[in-house]
Parts: sequence; C-alpha cells; structure tokens
Amino acid sequence: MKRDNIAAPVINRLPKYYRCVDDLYRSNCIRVSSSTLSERLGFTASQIRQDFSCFGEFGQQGYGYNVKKLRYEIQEILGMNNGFSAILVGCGNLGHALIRNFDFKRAGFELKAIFDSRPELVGAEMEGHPVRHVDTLKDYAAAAHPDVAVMTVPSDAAQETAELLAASGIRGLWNFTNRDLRLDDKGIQVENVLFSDSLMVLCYKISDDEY
Amino acid sequence: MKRDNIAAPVINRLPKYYRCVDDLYRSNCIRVSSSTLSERLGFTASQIRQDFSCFGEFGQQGYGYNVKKLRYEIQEILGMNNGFSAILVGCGNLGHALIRNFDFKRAGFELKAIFDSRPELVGAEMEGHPVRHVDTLKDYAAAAHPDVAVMTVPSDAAQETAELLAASGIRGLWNFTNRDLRLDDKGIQVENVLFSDSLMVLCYKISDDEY
DNA sequence: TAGATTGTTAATCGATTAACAATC
DNA sequence: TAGATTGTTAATCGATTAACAATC
Repeated sequence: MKRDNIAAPVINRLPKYYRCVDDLYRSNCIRVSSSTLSERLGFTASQIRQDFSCFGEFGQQGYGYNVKKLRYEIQEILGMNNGFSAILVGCGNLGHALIRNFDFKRAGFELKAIFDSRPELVGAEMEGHPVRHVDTLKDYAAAAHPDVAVMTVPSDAAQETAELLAASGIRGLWNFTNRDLRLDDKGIQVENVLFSDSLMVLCYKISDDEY
Repeated sequence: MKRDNIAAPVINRLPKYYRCVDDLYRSNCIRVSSSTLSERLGFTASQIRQDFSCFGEFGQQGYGYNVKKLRYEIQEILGMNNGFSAILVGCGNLGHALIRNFDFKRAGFELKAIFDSRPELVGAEMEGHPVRHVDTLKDYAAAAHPDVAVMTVPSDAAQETAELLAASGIRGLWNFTNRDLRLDDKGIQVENVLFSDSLMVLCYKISDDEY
C-alpha cells in the first residue's frame, strides 16, 4: 500500500470514511459508488476517489467499490489490524468513563493496563483491570511494550506524565488533558482531544448566528 | 467587529489562540508580538496577523499586541462573554465526568440543568444539580431557553435526543455520541467530539512510522 | 454492446506565506 | 529619530473540483 506523505486533510477524513463504510457493511450492503458515498458523507465524489487513490486502487470501473473489501482496505490504511495495545493513565471520572464505555476493540486497540498515582485507588479493580501505581509504569512498559497511552490525568500532571510515557518507549499519546504537550524530537505521535476548543468553536458558531 | 464568512480553518485556530493568550495573561505578560506567538503556537507570524485581521485591528505597529486587550477581543470573537447557558443530557460515566471536571465557566458557559431518562437517577443530585427526567426537557427549555446542550447519551439514543433538542429550540449541540446527526435545515449548530475518529488518526500515525 | 463508474490529469479555488508600506 | 512590528497586498503553495479516457 502507498503511504508516503499523505496530506493531513486526507488522513483526518479516513475515520469518517471508515465509519460510513462500516455502517454499510453492517447493513449488509455489498457495493457502493463514490457518488453514493458522496451523498452520505457530504464530500464530493471526486474528492472521495481522489482520497482513496492516495493509497491504491480499490474500485472497479462501472461497478464501484466492494463494501467488504473497501472496509478492509481502510482498516489496513488506518493500521487497525496491527493488534496495537493501549494503557490508560489517570483513573478519574473521564478515565473511568473511557474504560467502561469506549470500545477500544472497534478502533483496533486492546486496553491492557491502567495506572493511577493515588494510593487509595491502587489495587482496586476497574472493569476487570487492576489499577497499578504509576511508579510501576516504566517497568511495565519495558516488559509489555504497549503502543499507545491514553492520558486522562489532571491538566497539572500532563507534561510530567507525557515525559514519563515518552521515556517509557510509548509510541502514541491520546491526550485528554486539554494541554498542549512539549515533546519535540522524541518521535512520539500525539492526538489531542481538546474538549474546551470544541466548545469554544460551538460558542463562536451560535454567536455568529446573531449577525 | 467584523464577523462575516470567516474561513473554517481560521475559526478552528481561535481556541488555540485563546488558550495561549490566556496563559500569557495569567503569567502577567503585558505585551506580545506576532513573532512570539508564532514560536509558542507553531503558526507563522504572518498567519497569526492575517487571522486576527479578519476580525479587526487589535495591535499597534512597533509594539505588538496588548495581552489583556487581545485576550478580551478573542473572548468577544468567540462569544465567550455572551453569558450562554448549557444543559447536559445523559448522566452516564462521561456525562458525570464532564459535570464534575469540565470547567464550563472558563469556556463561557453556565451549566444550568441535567437530564437523564433512567427513573432510578431522576431526583438524585450530581455536583449540586438535581437530575431531571428527559420528559421534562421540552418544558424546561420553553421556560429557561438554554443555548446549548451537551449530548452524552448512548449512541443509540443520539438521533432521537438530537431531534428532541432541536424541537426544544436549542441553538447548539455539543455531541459526544460518536454519531453524525442528521438535522438538515434546522439551523442548529453542531460540534462533534468524536473520540473514535481521534484514536483512529493516532493509529494511522503510529502505523505510518513503520514505513 | 451500452451504461456506469473508476482513477487520474488538468483547472480552479482557497489558504498560507512573503513582502513591505505605514506608523507607533 | 531609529527600530520594531503591525495590517494588508501580492505571490505562492496546496487542496478541491471538474473533466474524461479507460474499462468493467
């Protein structure tokens, strides 16, 4: 599969493609054309074909795309079939909510271990996972090599925790701390989930209405 | 203030500008130049000046920007000073986490009421808010006119809840359901917080590394 | 075969960057 | 005044859309 230097806007559309094609797959749809995808997604058919062609040729002239095959190809592009593992650091309300409700499997991850720094939590069980002390994280990582870490620690602990994780050889940070992390040159990938940014944009949009 | 037809990329950068300028303000910084902002934000100085100039002239030649003034102006642009109110629908783990930990005030919102459909939760208190039954939402909205609704209901209830909220006159939906909502022509603004999309992009990025 | 639809090239559109006159 | 830095125009760059030959 081609995969070099894909533009960020393309990459950010991939999950939406996946969700759409997965929905079609689950409703037993066999084939789909770029124009049908266009209606569902609100992107132009041209853009959809252009985006897919960054990674290969998945369709067939006169027919369209086979849903099952397309779904598999997008999984491959996204790396969902790599069997990645995740750990979660910070078992507060948000961490707990993710452990209980978020379907890691569906995004291609297995949640392997959870950590907290509060002694009163350590040893407790959360959805079948024992809470480990964050002091044991580095040893755990050295042995188990988890791929990504879910950061649900308080904002104040964000930078410190990020550095610990980077030093532990984690390759990706899924960052819920509402803080930008400074981790230059460490080659670690970061995805921020910035609740407040999203709410501010919504605030702008409803203010905009008034003009 | 100018506010017509601002490009989406500009709007999406505004919260990051705000967080940065707010940090400067809180550390008692008086003035800042576009080049200093550039270093902190990773945008070019040119882009920063271009972005600000969409909304007015906030700086001064030879001096830069007054931090306090700039912070205020961005608040105004984002609509953070409009005294907007919010309600939250769905008091599961994630809803609970937001109620407890998210600083609505800091983003310019006041959380006014919370709703759930589970009878066993109705009447309980959560961080000082009584849980109301979702059947009373429409009456509540008719009386109190909340501006936005935080949707933390299960995915299956997403579309139904969105329609109820639209019918209740809510102007903005902050959508945590991981589902795209279909609300054409209702003039309602939606901001999605799609956890799974974000994790899939991270998955792509760490896969990308291998090539 | 005729109709449909891809993958790709070329054209357009929009966003970012560079440059600089204005001026504090 | 001299140095610094804005706001804005023009140039560049990149992303999206349109068009169409290839072909199933």
